[in-house]
Amino acid sequence: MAKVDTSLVAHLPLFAGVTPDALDEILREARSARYPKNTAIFEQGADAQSFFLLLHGHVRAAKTTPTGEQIVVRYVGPGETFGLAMAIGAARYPATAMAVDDSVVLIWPTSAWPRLVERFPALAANTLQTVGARLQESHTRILEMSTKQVEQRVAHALLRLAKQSGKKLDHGIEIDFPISRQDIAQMTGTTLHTVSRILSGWESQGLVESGRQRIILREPHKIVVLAERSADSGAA
Amino acid sequence: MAKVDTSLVAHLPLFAGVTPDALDEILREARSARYPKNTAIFEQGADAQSFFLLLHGHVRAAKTTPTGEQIVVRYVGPGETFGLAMAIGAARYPATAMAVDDSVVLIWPTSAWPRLVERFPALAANTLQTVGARLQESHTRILEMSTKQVEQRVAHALLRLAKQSGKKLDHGIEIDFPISRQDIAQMTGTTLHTVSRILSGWESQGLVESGRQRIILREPHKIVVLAERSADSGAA
DNA sequence: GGCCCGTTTTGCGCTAACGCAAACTACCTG
DNA sequence: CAGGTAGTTTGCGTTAGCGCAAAACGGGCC
Repeated sequence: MAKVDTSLVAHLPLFAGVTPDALDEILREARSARYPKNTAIFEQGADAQSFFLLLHGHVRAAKTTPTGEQIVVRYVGPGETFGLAMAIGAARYPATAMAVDDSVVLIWPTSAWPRLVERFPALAANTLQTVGARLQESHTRILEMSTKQVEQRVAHALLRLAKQSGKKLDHGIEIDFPISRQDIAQMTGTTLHTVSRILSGWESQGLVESGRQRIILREPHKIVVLAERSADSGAA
Repeated sequence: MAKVDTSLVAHLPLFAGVTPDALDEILREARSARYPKNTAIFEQGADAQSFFLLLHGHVRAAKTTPTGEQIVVRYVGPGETFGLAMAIGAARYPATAMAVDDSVVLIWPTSAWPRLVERFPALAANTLQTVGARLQESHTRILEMSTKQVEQRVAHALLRLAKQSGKKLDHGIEIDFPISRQDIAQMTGTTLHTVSRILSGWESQGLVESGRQRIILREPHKIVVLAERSADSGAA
């Protein structure tokens, strides 16, 4: 069904230690789909009928409170899995996934997971590594939220985005998918107003260049310095 | 070596789907140890030479910043695993584990993990579920820190502790291990001063009764109400 | 090309919570 | 039983960042 060249995905961590034949078999169970920019892939609370591997594009995973506030759990980049509710034994998706760019994904039915894991135990081990790494990041984020000021958290968030999805420019790094002030606020536990103020400040110091859903780090090194320092003033 | 009765641990999620014989074999690789109250089991940054299953007692996992600030990652209760650095592919422990009560643990050498997983794939699947659940909790915590006020976060934290380690009393629930204001502050991203003020307030309203490293929820239901509400005054 | 809508910017007042400091208390130790 | 230590309480001044409001901007669409 899915005409995905195995060579495109064979190198992914998810398939480490999986033979080409096995990979073929795994891919035969998947179908692929395209989600245009700003379309939902699944909604928080919906039946977890599928799990996903992102091939192209970028996906935002966000969690919503009963009262409507949102946080961005993470941005998913090409080669990463998402919607792994079944791996944690949940019947429903704990977050909403939305394509922030035109995106292409591989989709497996959740029901295929137990069988796949039984035939290819490496899948479980690899997924465990991935989920473990995410848990780590999550703890780091909590640590930051507990101990750092907003400006430093924003600096960290941008550096992380630049690292995982940065496009190298002649002078600087551009985050290569559309991201708003609001999104950054939801990643750092603050408001879009505060993020806007911070970025404006940085822009006037030449650290960044930014516009509508677009951010370029012009002085990544100086932003690293900002991210590290504990708490002194920053007036020029 | 370890004379642990398999029946004591057979029912744990970690060993779901593992036959008694297999369990025997797994336990043969472990040794047990006792850690008195307030002793470190491992330190953040140390070589991850072992992983652990808590049999009795309570263990606090905490993460420290370069500048010395700490957060409590979680409290480990009997039957739970901890120190699973190898599962996430880390060579060093990402946090410090400390016995908050006299505790008894099973200890496996990290080096045994790959072999165990190969022989008993259910271990990987079960661990994946556990780690996934922790990731979930972690995201919930981030959501709370981003959207709720300190008083509500403290309420949630206490309710969670009461649920997982609460001792039912005639009238109320006691958290059955020593926990300080500072610990609660480190779970909720605030300061011990603020926690102290909040608990004092609650105490004068009869919601809790507390003392030195000791907390009893006298009106759990009212605390649930506090935890839920979004933001209005609470003066009597 | 002009209109409309979502995003961003900025000003201003407010307050929840921090940070410091000091007093108090309970428990443990010798 | 006295002294010391670790944990807790409380007061008070300060402030980082929120929340509201309004204006400016930019891009896409008809």
